[in-house]
Amino acid sequence: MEDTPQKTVSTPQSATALPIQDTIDELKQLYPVARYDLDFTTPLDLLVAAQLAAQCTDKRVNSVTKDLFQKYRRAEDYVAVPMEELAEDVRNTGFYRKKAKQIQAACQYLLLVHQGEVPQTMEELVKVPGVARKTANVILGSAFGIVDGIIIDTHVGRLAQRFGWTQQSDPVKIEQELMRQLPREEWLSLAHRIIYHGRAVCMARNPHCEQCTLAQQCPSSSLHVTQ
DNA sequence: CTCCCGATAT
DNA sequence: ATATCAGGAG
Repeated sequence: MEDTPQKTVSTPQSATALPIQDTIDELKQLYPVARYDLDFTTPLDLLVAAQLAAQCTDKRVNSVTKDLFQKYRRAEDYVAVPMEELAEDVRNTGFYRKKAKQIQAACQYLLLVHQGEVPQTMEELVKVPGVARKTANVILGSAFGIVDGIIIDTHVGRLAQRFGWTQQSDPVKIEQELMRQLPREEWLSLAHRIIYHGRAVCMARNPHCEQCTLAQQCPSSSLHVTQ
């Protein structure tokens, strides 16, 4: 009886999950254009941008890569400079030493195994240092037009849980569950739209349920607080 | 699980 | 002040 009303929406309050097809339709109306917001021209650009995007907004990544991609055009260029120099060039994306090392390790690997090219399969991509399934899905989908999985980043994971689509927290398990529930032609665009919604409305700390058009159906919405 | 790490929102 | 940000490795 001394139940303090749940402020957090990290856990669904009702048992009914938000129907996936309804959500897809609603998100299509909300965000007609679904695309990735990282700037790039080559697959290598996107690989580097995606690695820089760890714990960093796309906006800041783009501000860094604007100059970066003019200075470094091929895998050879990234390994030709001292790590400290590359670290300085990516500094304000955070984690800059680790990212510099990771980018050089990735380029070293690409030169050794793939003649400096970015491979076009999930199997090969996840062998590249610093590339796991999330980054691989981004590269495959946006650079090569290949859809082999679903991008599970912090937004997709969080919203999938709030929508009641999954109880899992491991991104690989969330991806498997969503792949089972969604037609393949929706995989790429839905992830992009969920990311838009996660950034603009259903934010990690302060979800704006009152301005969310999915709130009525959403099991985690703070609007239908069950006394 | 921890670490990497600066910029920004709250 | 501090939580969070289009993660991944050890």
